[in-house]
Amino acid sequence: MNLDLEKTLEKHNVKPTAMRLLVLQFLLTEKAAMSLTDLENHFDRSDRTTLFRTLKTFAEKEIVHKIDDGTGVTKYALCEEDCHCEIETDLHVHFHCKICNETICFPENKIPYINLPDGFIADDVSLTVTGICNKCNKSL
Amino acid sequence: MNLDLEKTLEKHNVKPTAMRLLVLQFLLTEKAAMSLTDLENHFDRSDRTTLFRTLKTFAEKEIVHKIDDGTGVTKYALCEEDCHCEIETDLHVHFHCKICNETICFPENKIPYINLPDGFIADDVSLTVTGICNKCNKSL
DNA sequence: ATAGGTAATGCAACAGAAGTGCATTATTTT
DNA sequence: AAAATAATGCACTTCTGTTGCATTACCTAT
Repeated sequence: MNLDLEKTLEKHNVKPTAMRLLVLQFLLTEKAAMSLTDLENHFDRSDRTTLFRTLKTFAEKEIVHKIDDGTGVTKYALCEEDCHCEIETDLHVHFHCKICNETICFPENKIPYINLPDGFIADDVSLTVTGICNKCNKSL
Repeated sequence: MNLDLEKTLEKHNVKPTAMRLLVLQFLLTEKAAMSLTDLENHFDRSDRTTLFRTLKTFAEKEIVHKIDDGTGVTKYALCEEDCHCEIETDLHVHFHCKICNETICFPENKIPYINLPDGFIADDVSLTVTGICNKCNKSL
Protein backbone atom coordinates (compact mmCIF):
# COMPACT_ATOMS: atom_id res chain seq x y z
CA MET A 1 0.00 0.00 0.00
CA ASN A 2 2.59 2.50 1.11
CA LEU A 3 4.83 1.28 -1.64
CA ASP A 4 2.26 2.29 -4.21
CA LEU A 5 2.07 5.76 -2.71
CA GLU A 6 5.84 6.06 -2.80
CA LYS A 7 5.95 4.94 -6.39
CA THR A 8 3.35 7.51 -7.31
CA LEU A 9 5.39 10.32 -5.81
CA GLU A 10 8.65 9.13 -7.30
CA LYS A 11 7.08 8.81 -10.73
CA HIS A 12 6.39 12.53 -10.50
CA ASN A 13 9.85 13.37 -9.14
CA VAL A 14 8.62 14.20 -5.68
CA LYS A 15 10.55 12.85 -2.73
CA PRO A 16 8.31 10.66 -0.60
CA THR A 17 8.43 12.23 2.83
CA ALA A 18 6.13 11.14 5.62
CA MET A 19 3.91 14.19 5.32
CA ARG A 20 3.59 13.88 1.57
CA LEU A 21 2.61 10.25 1.80
CA LEU A 22 -0.06 11.09 4.35
CA VAL A 23 -1.45 13.89 2.22
CA LEU A 24 -1.48 11.69 -0.86
CA GLN A 25 -3.23 8.92 1.02
CA PHE A 26 -5.80 11.33 2.37
CA LEU A 27 -6.54 12.68 -1.08
CA LEU A 28 -6.95 9.12 -2.35
CA THR A 29 -9.55 8.26 0.27
CA GLU A 30 -11.52 11.47 -0.16
CA LYS A 31 -13.64 11.62 -3.26
CA ALA A 32 -14.31 15.36 -3.03
CA ALA A 33 -11.73 18.03 -3.70
CA MET A 34 -9.93 19.27 -0.61
CA SER A 35 -8.96 22.77 0.43
CA LEU A 36 -5.88 23.74 2.39
CA THR A 37 -8.11 24.30 5.41
CA ASP A 38 -9.61 20.84 5.00
CA LEU A 39 -6.14 19.35 5.17
CA GLU A 40 -5.26 21.54 8.12
CA ASN A 41 -8.29 20.30 10.02
CA HIS A 42 -7.54 16.69 9.21
CA PHE A 43 -3.85 16.80 10.12
CA ASP A 44 -3.91 18.43 13.52
CA ARG A 45 -0.25 17.90 14.07
CA SER A 46 1.05 19.48 10.93
CA ASP A 47 1.70 23.08 10.06
CA ARG A 48 -0.39 24.93 7.51
CA THR A 49 2.68 26.08 5.62
CA THR A 50 3.92 22.55 5.13
CA LEU A 51 0.54 21.48 3.81
CA PHE A 52 0.41 24.57 1.62
CA ARG A 53 3.79 23.79 0.10
CA THR A 54 2.97 20.12 -0.22
CA LEU A 55 -0.09 20.97 -2.30
CA LYS A 56 1.92 23.49 -4.30
CA THR A 57 4.54 20.86 -5.08
CA PHE A 58 1.89 18.30 -5.95
CA ALA A 59 0.25 20.77 -8.33
CA GLU A 60 3.54 21.67 -10.01
CA LYS A 61 4.40 18.01 -10.48
CA GLU A 62 0.90 17.29 -11.78
CA ILE A 63 -0.09 14.94 -9.01
CA VAL A 64 -3.09 17.13 -8.18
CA HIS A 65 -4.91 19.87 -10.04
CA LYS A 66 -6.10 23.12 -8.55
CA ILE A 67 -9.82 23.79 -8.68
CA ASP A 68 -11.47 27.16 -8.44
CA ASP A 69 -15.08 26.34 -7.63
CA GLY A 70 -16.21 29.92 -7.21
CA THR A 71 -16.24 29.85 -3.42
CA GLY A 72 -13.02 31.81 -3.23
CA VAL A 73 -11.25 28.85 -1.68
CA THR A 74 -8.84 26.90 -3.84
CA LYS A 75 -9.37 23.17 -3.75
CA TYR A 76 -7.22 20.30 -4.89
CA ALA A 77 -8.01 16.90 -6.33
CA LEU A 78 -5.86 14.05 -7.55
CA CYS A 79 -5.22 13.99 -11.25
CA GLU A 80 -6.16 10.96 -13.23
CA GLU A 81 -3.57 8.44 -14.30
CA ASP A 82 -1.39 9.89 -17.07
CA CYS A 83 -2.92 13.33 -16.75
CA HIS A 84 -0.75 16.20 -17.88
CA CYS A 85 -3.36 18.90 -17.28
CA GLU A 86 -3.44 19.57 -21.00
CA ILE A 87 -6.14 21.78 -22.43
CA GLU A 88 -8.38 19.92 -24.90
CA THR A 89 -7.54 16.49 -23.50
CA ASP A 90 -7.28 16.45 -19.71
CA LEU A 91 -9.45 19.25 -18.40
CA HIS A 92 -12.83 18.25 -17.10
CA VAL A 93 -15.93 19.75 -15.56
CA HIS A 94 -16.20 20.37 -11.81
CA PHE A 95 -19.34 20.49 -9.77
CA HIS A 96 -19.80 22.51 -6.61
CA CYS A 97 -22.75 21.74 -4.35
CA LYS A 98 -24.05 24.84 -2.62
CA ILE A 99 -25.61 22.77 0.15
CA CYS A 100 -22.87 20.40 1.34
CA ASN A 101 -20.17 22.68 -0.07
CA GLU A 102 -18.37 19.73 -1.66
CA THR A 103 -16.62 20.06 -4.98
CA ILE A 104 -16.19 16.99 -7.13
CA CYS A 105 -14.63 16.13 -10.46
CA PHE A 106 -16.47 14.82 -13.49
CA PRO A 107 -13.51 13.23 -15.26
CA GLU A 108 -15.68 11.81 -18.03
CA ASN A 109 -17.06 15.28 -18.75
CA LYS A 110 -14.27 16.89 -20.75
CA ILE A 111 -14.59 20.61 -21.38
CA PRO A 112 -15.80 21.31 -24.92
CA TYR A 113 -13.70 23.30 -27.31
CA ILE A 114 -14.21 27.04 -26.99
CA ASN A 115 -13.93 29.09 -30.14
CA LEU A 116 -12.09 32.31 -29.35
CA PRO A 117 -11.82 35.49 -31.46
CA ASP A 118 -8.70 36.03 -33.56
CA GLY A 119 -5.53 36.73 -31.61
CA PHE A 120 -6.60 35.06 -28.39
CA ILE A 121 -4.54 32.12 -27.14
CA ALA A 122 -6.00 29.65 -24.66
CA ASP A 123 -3.74 28.05 -22.09
CA ASP A 124 -6.27 26.81 -19.61
CA VAL A 125 -10.00 26.42 -19.23
CA SER A 126 -12.12 26.11 -16.13
CA LEU A 127 -15.74 25.03 -16.18
CA THR A 128 -17.57 24.79 -12.89
CA VAL A 129 -21.22 23.96 -12.46
CA THR A 130 -22.82 25.07 -9.21
CA GLY A 131 -26.01 23.57 -7.87
CA ILE A 132 -27.22 20.64 -5.81
CA CYS A 133 -25.44 17.30 -5.84
CA ASN A 134 -27.16 13.94 -5.99
CA LYS A 135 -26.70 13.21 -2.29
CA CYS A 136 -28.17 16.52 -1.12
CA ASN A 137 -30.91 16.22 -3.72
CA LYS A 138 -32.10 12.97 -2.11
CA SER A 139 -32.25 14.57 1.32
CA LEU A 140 -34.61 17.30 0.18
CA MET B 1 -26.32 61.17 -20.54
CA ASN B 2 -26.88 61.18 -16.82
CA LEU B 3 -30.54 60.67 -17.44
CA ASP B 4 -29.82 57.43 -19.21
CA LEU B 5 -27.78 56.23 -16.27
CA GLU B 6 -30.57 57.13 -13.88
CA LYS B 7 -33.10 55.33 -16.00
CA THR B 8 -30.94 52.24 -16.01
CA LEU B 9 -30.75 52.17 -12.25
CA GLU B 10 -34.44 52.87 -11.78
CA LYS B 11 -35.37 50.17 -14.22
CA HIS B 12 -33.63 47.73 -11.88
CA ASN B 13 -35.20 49.26 -8.75
CA VAL B 14 -31.98 50.82 -7.55
CA LYS B 15 -32.09 54.37 -6.25
CA PRO B 16 -29.80 56.56 -8.32
CA THR B 17 -27.41 58.06 -5.82
CA ALA B 18 -24.36 60.02 -6.86
CA MET B 19 -21.97 57.21 -6.07
CA ARG B 20 -24.02 54.62 -7.91
CA LEU B 21 -24.20 56.78 -11.00
CA LEU B 22 -20.45 57.24 -10.96
CA VAL B 23 -19.82 53.52 -10.57
CA LEU B 24 -22.26 52.69 -13.35
CA GLN B 25 -20.65 55.25 -15.63
CA PHE B 26 -17.21 53.89 -14.86
CA LEU B 27 -18.28 50.34 -15.64
CA LEU B 28 -19.77 51.55 -18.92
CA THR B 29 -16.53 53.16 -20.05
CA GLU B 30 -14.35 50.22 -19.03
CA LYS B 31 -14.52 47.27 -21.33
CA ALA B 32 -12.80 44.88 -18.96
CA ALA B 33 -14.34 43.50 -15.80
CA MET B 34 -13.49 45.47 -12.67
CA SER B 35 -12.60 44.31 -9.20
CA LEU B 36 -13.49 46.04 -5.97
CA THR B 37 -9.88 47.14 -5.69
CA ASP B 38 -9.99 48.57 -9.20
CA LEU B 39 -12.95 50.72 -8.22
CA GLU B 40 -11.25 51.71 -5.01
CA ASN B 41 -8.20 52.91 -6.92
CA HIS B 42 -10.29 54.84 -9.39
CA PHE B 43 -12.51 56.56 -6.84
CA ASP B 44 -9.99 57.92 -4.39
CA ARG B 45 -12.57 59.81 -2.44
CA SER B 46 -14.96 56.99 -1.80
CA ASP B 47 -14.94 54.32 0.84
CA ARG B 48 -14.23 50.69 0.08
CA THR B 49 -17.36 49.57 1.89
CA THR B 50 -19.62 51.81 -0.13
CA LEU B 51 -18.16 50.50 -3.35
CA PHE B 52 -18.46 46.95 -2.06
CA ARG B 53 -22.13 47.42 -1.25
CA THR B 54 -22.76 49.23 -4.49
CA LEU B 55 -21.44 46.26 -6.42
CA LYS B 56 -23.39 43.88 -4.22
CA THR B 57 -26.59 45.78 -4.88
CA PHE B 58 -25.85 45.94 -8.59
CA ALA B 59 -25.30 42.19 -8.67
CA GLU B 60 -28.51 41.46 -6.76
CA LYS B 61 -30.49 43.68 -9.07
CA GLU B 62 -28.84 42.13 -12.10
CA ILE B 63 -27.13 45.26 -13.32
CA VAL B 64 -23.75 43.55 -13.15
CA HIS B 65 -22.67 39.93 -12.94
CA LYS B 66 -19.92 38.57 -10.74
CA ILE B 67 -17.02 36.90 -12.46
CA ASP B 68 -14.62 34.42 -10.93
CA ASP B 69 -11.67 34.41 -13.31
CA GLY B 70 -9.51 32.09 -11.25
CA THR B 71 -7.27 34.82 -9.87
CA GLY B 72 -8.99 34.71 -6.52
CA VAL B 73 -10.30 38.22 -7.01
CA THR B 74 -13.97 38.69 -7.82
CA LYS B 75 -14.62 40.93 -10.76
CA TYR B 76 -17.76 42.60 -12.01
CA ALA B 77 -19.03 43.48 -15.46
CA LEU B 78 -22.20 45.08 -16.73
CA CYS B 79 -24.87 42.68 -17.81
CA GLU B 80 -26.23 42.88 -21.28
CA GLU B 81 -29.54 44.49 -21.97
CA ASP B 82 -32.39 42.29 -20.72
CA CYS B 83 -30.03 39.86 -19.02
CA HIS B 84 -31.47 37.93 -16.12
CA CYS B 85 -28.35 35.86 -15.48
CA GLU B 86 -30.28 32.75 -16.43
CA ILE B 87 -28.42 29.52 -16.94
CA GLU B 88 -28.75 28.22 -20.52
CA THR B 89 -29.59 31.63 -21.97
CA ASP B 90 -27.57 34.44 -20.44
CA LEU B 91 -24.33 32.96 -19.17
CA HIS B 92 -21.32 33.47 -21.38
CA VAL B 93 -17.65 32.67 -21.53
CA HIS B 94 -15.05 34.88 -19.82
CA PHE B 95 -11.46 35.29 -20.79
CA HIS B 96 -8.64 36.13 -18.41
CA CYS B 97 -5.32 37.32 -19.81
CA LYS B 98 -2.40 36.20 -17.69
CA ILE B 99 -0.21 39.00 -19.04
CA CYS B 100 -2.29 42.18 -18.66
CA ASN B 101 -4.47 40.55 -16.00
CA GLU B 102 -7.63 41.83 -17.67
CA THR B 103 -10.80 39.79 -17.68
CA ILE B 104 -13.31 40.33 -20.45
CA CYS B 105 -16.71 39.00 -21.43
CA PHE B 106 -17.50 37.10 -24.59
CA PRO B 107 -21.24 37.74 -24.68
CA GLU B 108 -21.66 35.98 -28.02
CA ASN B 109 -20.03 32.86 -26.61
CA LYS B 110 -22.81 31.29 -24.58
CA ILE B 111 -21.80 28.41 -22.33
CA PRO B 112 -22.75 25.07 -23.90
CA TYR B 113 -25.14 22.74 -22.16
CA ILE B 114 -23.44 20.46 -19.65
CA ASN B 115 -24.85 16.99 -19.23
CA LEU B 116 -24.80 16.06 -15.55
CA PRO B 117 -25.26 12.65 -13.94
CA ASP B 118 -28.66 11.74 -12.53
CA GLY B 119 -29.68 13.64 -9.42
CA PHE B 120 -27.50 16.67 -10.00
CA ILE B 121 -29.21 20.04 -10.40
CA ALA B 122 -27.41 22.94 -12.07
CA ASP B 123 -28.11 26.47 -10.89
CA ASP B 124 -25.14 28.27 -12.31
CA VAL B 125 -22.23 27.66 -14.66
CA SER B 126 -18.91 29.43 -14.95
CA LEU B 127 -16.56 28.96 -17.87
CA THR B 128 -13.33 30.90 -17.88
CA VAL B 129 -10.58 30.60 -20.46
CA THR B 130 -7.14 31.74 -19.35
CA GLY B 131 -4.40 32.67 -21.79
CA ILE B 132 -3.15 35.61 -23.80
CA CYS B 133 -5.52 38.25 -25.13
CA ASN B 134 -5.33 39.75 -28.62
CA LYS B 135 -3.70 42.97 -27.43
CA CYS B 136 -0.92 41.26 -25.49
CA ASN B 137 -0.48 38.76 -28.31
CA LYS B 138 0.38 41.61 -30.70
CA SER B 139 2.99 43.01 -28.33
CA LEU B 140 4.90 39.75 -28.18
C1' DA C 1 -41.80 73.39 5.88
C1' DT C 2 -40.80 70.10 9.22
C1' DA C 3 -40.63 65.97 11.91
C1' DG C 4 -39.99 61.10 11.50
C1' DG C 5 -38.64 57.12 9.19
C1' DT C 6 -35.89 54.70 5.86
C1' DA C 7 -31.99 54.08 3.06
C1' DA C 8 -27.19 55.05 1.96
C1' DT C 9 -22.65 56.14 3.41
C1' DG C 10 -18.24 56.18 6.02
C1' DC C 11 -15.28 54.50 9.65
C1' DA C 12 -13.37 50.87 12.24
C1' DA C 13 -12.49 46.49 12.93
C1' DC C 14 -12.40 41.49 11.89
C1' DA C 15 -11.96 36.94 9.43
C1' DG C 16 -10.08 33.90 6.23
C1' DA C 17 -6.91 32.52 2.71
C1' DA C 18 -2.63 32.95 0.56
C1' DG C 19 1.94 33.72 0.73
C1' DT C 20 7.06 34.95 2.43
C1' DG C 21 11.32 34.96 5.30
C1' DC C 22 14.01 32.69 8.25
C1' DA C 23 15.62 29.46 11.52
C1' DT C 24 15.56 24.54 12.46
C1' DT C 25 15.40 19.79 11.37
C1' DA C 26 15.90 15.94 8.27
C1' DT C 27 18.03 13.78 4.35
C1' DT C 28 21.38 12.94 0.98
C1' DT C 29 26.07 13.23 -0.89
C1' DT C 30 30.94 13.27 -0.60
C1' DA D 1 31.32 12.43 9.83
C1' DA D 2 31.03 16.83 7.46
C1' DA D 3 28.98 19.54 4.05
C1' DA D 4 25.33 20.52 1.06
C1' DT D 5 20.62 20.31 -0.04
C1' DA D 6 15.82 19.81 0.85
C1' DA D 7 11.82 19.82 3.89
C1' DT D 8 9.50 21.51 7.83
C1' DG D 9 7.68 24.72 11.41
C1' DC D 10 6.98 29.30 13.31
C1' DA D 11 5.95 34.09 12.91
C1' DC D 12 4.39 37.49 10.41
C1' DT D 13 2.37 40.07 6.42
C1' DT D 14 -0.77 41.11 2.71
C1' DC D 15 -4.98 41.10 0.38
C1' DT D 16 -9.85 40.42 -0.20
C1' DG D 17 -14.12 40.23 1.54
C1' DT D 18 -17.27 41.26 5.18
C1' DT D 19 -19.96 43.09 9.27
C1' DG D 20 -21.39 46.44 13.08
C1' DC D 21 -22.41 50.78 14.16
C1' DA D 22 -22.78 55.67 14.04
C1' DT D 23 -23.73 59.36 10.89
C1' DT D 24 -25.58 61.54 6.98
C1' DA D 25 -28.75 62.06 3.15
C1' DC D 26 -33.27 61.32 1.33
C1' DC D 27 -38.13 60.65 1.10
C1' DT D 28 -42.88 60.90 3.01
C1' DA D 29 -46.76 62.35 5.56
C1' DT D 30 -48.76 65.70 8.33
